[in-house]
Amino acid sequence: MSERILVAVAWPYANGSVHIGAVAGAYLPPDIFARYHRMKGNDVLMVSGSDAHGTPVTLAAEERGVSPEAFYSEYQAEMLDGWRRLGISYDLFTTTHTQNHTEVSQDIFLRLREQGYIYTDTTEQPFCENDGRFLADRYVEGTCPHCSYNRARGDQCDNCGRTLDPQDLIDMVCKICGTTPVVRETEHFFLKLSAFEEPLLKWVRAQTHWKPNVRNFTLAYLEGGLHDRAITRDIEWGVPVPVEGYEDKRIYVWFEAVIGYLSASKEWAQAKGTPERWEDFWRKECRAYYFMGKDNITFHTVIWPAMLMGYGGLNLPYDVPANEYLNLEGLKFSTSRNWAIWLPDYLDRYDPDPLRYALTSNMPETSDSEFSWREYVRSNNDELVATYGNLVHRVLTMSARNFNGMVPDAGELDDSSRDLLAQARQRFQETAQSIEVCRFRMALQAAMSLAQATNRYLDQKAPWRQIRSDKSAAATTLWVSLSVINCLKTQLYPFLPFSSEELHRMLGFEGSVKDAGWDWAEDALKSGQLLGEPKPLFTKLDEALIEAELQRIGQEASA
RNA sequence: GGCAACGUAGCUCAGUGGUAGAGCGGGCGCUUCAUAAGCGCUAGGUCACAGGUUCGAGCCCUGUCGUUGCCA
Repeated sequence: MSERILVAVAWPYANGSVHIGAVAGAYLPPDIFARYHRMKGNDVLMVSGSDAHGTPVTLAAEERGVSPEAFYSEYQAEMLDGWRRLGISYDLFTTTHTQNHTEVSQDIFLRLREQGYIYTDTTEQPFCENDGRFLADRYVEGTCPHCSYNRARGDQCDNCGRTLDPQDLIDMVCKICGTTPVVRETEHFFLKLSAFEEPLLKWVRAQTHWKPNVRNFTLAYLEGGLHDRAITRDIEWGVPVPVEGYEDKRIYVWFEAVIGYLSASKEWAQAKGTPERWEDFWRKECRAYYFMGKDNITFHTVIWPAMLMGYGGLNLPYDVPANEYLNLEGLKFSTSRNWAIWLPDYLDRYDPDPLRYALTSNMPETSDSEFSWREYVRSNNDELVATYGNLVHRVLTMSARNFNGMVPDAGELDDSSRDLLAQARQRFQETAQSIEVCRFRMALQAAMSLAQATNRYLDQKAPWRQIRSDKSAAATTLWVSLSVINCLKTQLYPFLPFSSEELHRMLGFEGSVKDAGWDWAEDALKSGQLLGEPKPLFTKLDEALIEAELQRIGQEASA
């Protein structure tokens, strides 16, 4: 029976490139999940987009002297290219800067207002008389009252890490012109989060299938009490407030960006020529999974669910499998210090599957984890190449040379052959079960264990000797091995889509693995099937690259 | 400052009360079909530290130190 699965992926800010830490935490897991479910024949919709609004974008655009539109679309294009090259298989990766998203956001805003969940109130904000505009938090700088750092931002001090209000800053100045802003009253809309405290607590307590970290963290947050929050700002870039008299205000990003999941679903349905299809995923029975890094948890377990509850008639998240963080060579990823491996840069020089492998086998599922180039080279050479790639290569070349490039006859299976095939079935199911509960590391491990078992089987059977003494026994050994490799092809497809497609062709199949279904039968590979020319699936990497790559990290990008 | 999570073999990480695990790396050996790949054996840990609960604790509780995240 087919199930409906919404795969909702966190929206990256369109103010810079994506780094591989975010890939490991937020973008690769949903892709593995979606690929598996599609293969299984489930009805999957995987959506995301770039968050084009927000002050980080306008600020970066102004610093470079380009319009916010030009700025975000550059990164939008770069991200799309990155997803394609890494094989992140969105059904739609859009952006918040579309007419559709504006309409959907305004609809939610108005409906929540109608229901009494949005009200107006007056606050004080810094106003620059020179530029004639209100200054968002990041547009003011000053001295931090805690640590005296003289370039603290209005929302946070980069030196001591404390969050601030602009008014806290000593000697506050406008970041655009350098003059001293005044404080002015301004009217804004507030989301009545407090009204959702009890319903949310009740709902989250019932989500016992969530990761303990996610659930406990959310419960602690809710038990601390929910405060109403301002959801509009006096800025020009963003979704306009759809209320007369407030045309020069914009809906604040944290309210508007999460709506992207819904607006992207509608855009996707529209583009497919089936405008009502989004309802399958939002109004009918459907499990919605939201993938992200741990810094985004409350937006998806508190704020977005509150908005959905207030709106009514839309599905709440089923699971929020947030990941922890990936660190790089012992330190946190840092955009400002260029302590990062940028996805486009990686893809310019290396293959996608080895990165997908390295990031999955060490995914920060339960705690922060570590990426190092040494580990990357090691996992590529000692696991991907040696255990899996070499297994495929040795079996295919033996078949090619001794059996005219065809799948040999199965013949009589002995106990150890039947054992291995039974193991394949079991490991195959283990991978499926682990993916379904978002334990991707364990899922990959099950597949690799099967590859190891097959290497052991080959060693024990020694078909290179059987060929001389008993050719039909060698045929059986290779038939069994090929059959298991055919299993691995499917089993590893969610993790290593590119090499699985190659292997599919090398095994003599037409078409694509992804259309072959999540399924394996011992005899799916027929005796006599003509095999493709065997080529190594993965390339061994020179250890010298470790030192070279370490040199690159942290250096100023020199265009 | 408040709250929470984490601290397990050289490295990267599993392990939510019952005789410490995996992969890789190290050492020894076997094999030679394969990208000098494969397979077996082996060494290596007072499970951060100090208390406590329990017949029994890496796992539960308290405190300390360290790291990280969230909040103020």
